[in-house]
Amino acid sequence: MAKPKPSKRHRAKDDSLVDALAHAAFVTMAVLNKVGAEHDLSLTQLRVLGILRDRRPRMAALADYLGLEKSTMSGLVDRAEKRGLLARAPSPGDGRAVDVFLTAEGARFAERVHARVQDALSPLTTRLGPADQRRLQDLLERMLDSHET
Amino acid sequence: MAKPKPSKRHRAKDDSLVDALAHAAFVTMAVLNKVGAEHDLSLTQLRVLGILRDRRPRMAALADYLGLEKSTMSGLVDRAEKRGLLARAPSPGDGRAVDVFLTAEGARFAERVHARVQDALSPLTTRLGPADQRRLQDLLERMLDSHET
DNA sequence: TATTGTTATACTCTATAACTATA
DNA sequence: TATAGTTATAGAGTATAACAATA
Repeated sequence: MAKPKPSKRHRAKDDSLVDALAHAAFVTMAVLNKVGAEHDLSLTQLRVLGILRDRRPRMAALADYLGLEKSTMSGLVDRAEKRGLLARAPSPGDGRAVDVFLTAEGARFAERVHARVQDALSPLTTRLGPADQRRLQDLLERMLDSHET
Repeated sequence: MAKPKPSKRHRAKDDSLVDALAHAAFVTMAVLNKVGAEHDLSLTQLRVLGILRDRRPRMAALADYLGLEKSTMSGLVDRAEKRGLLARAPSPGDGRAVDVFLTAEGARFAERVHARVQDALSPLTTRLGPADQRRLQDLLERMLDSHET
């Protein structure tokens, strides 16, 4: 009973907000993917760097945040560590835990990449006028608000 | 000199439109990924099915559309074909080309998955009121407009 | 010669399962 | 016993390079 059925949707290409949202997500991801590739980073590695810009989580917290298994996390951190972008250290409070953080080089690299992401994404957003940009940001933030991820 | 520096951005979590956009993209992708996983589909396979819902492209066109190498496309199509979701057929006009299309089963499956995507994404969008939903859709569409991808 | 697609190869990403060390 | 992390293994996704068939 509850759900008011979508009635007769005529199945155009992008006829709903969720389709527009999915489309926007794919386009955005394509850009992020490209920027990542320019720096030899997968989307996941890009994200790891972004997270580590202002955090120093344990392996488990990082895996949780990314929605990945801890074993997957080990591999990701291994490879990035091998490149000198981040490092591991025993966690102070817990003898089992391992903290992850950017190296000095990794931090510089992460800032460079972040700047490139901004630049690469801006052609998209600047298609809108300043007022619309504010509106869009506001709507997106309200939509994501309290959707902790 | 050139770039008007962002002045004193205090580096909050999401303080710019591009960050909000990237965040929205990651959240959306996480949902799509989850729906895909429920059906044993990667994000890419999910997308392939979505594209094939109303198209019958050649391998090369499909690869182009997804931004992948043709060899990658071969593997993706191989696996989906093995599952009976899609099929290949020689392209009428060109003896070298191969058309790809959904099987009857694949088409049913694709519709089911699409419905699930709508459902899974709607909790996000319905956080906004109806008027805001229309505004957001409009802004996204205008942003993506003429950005063929 | 150029284009379409496949195959071979290699590496990253990912999960599951088994393991070690600490709590 | 339960938790944090690593290692081993296997499969999907991806690109590059070499190839066959057609244009």
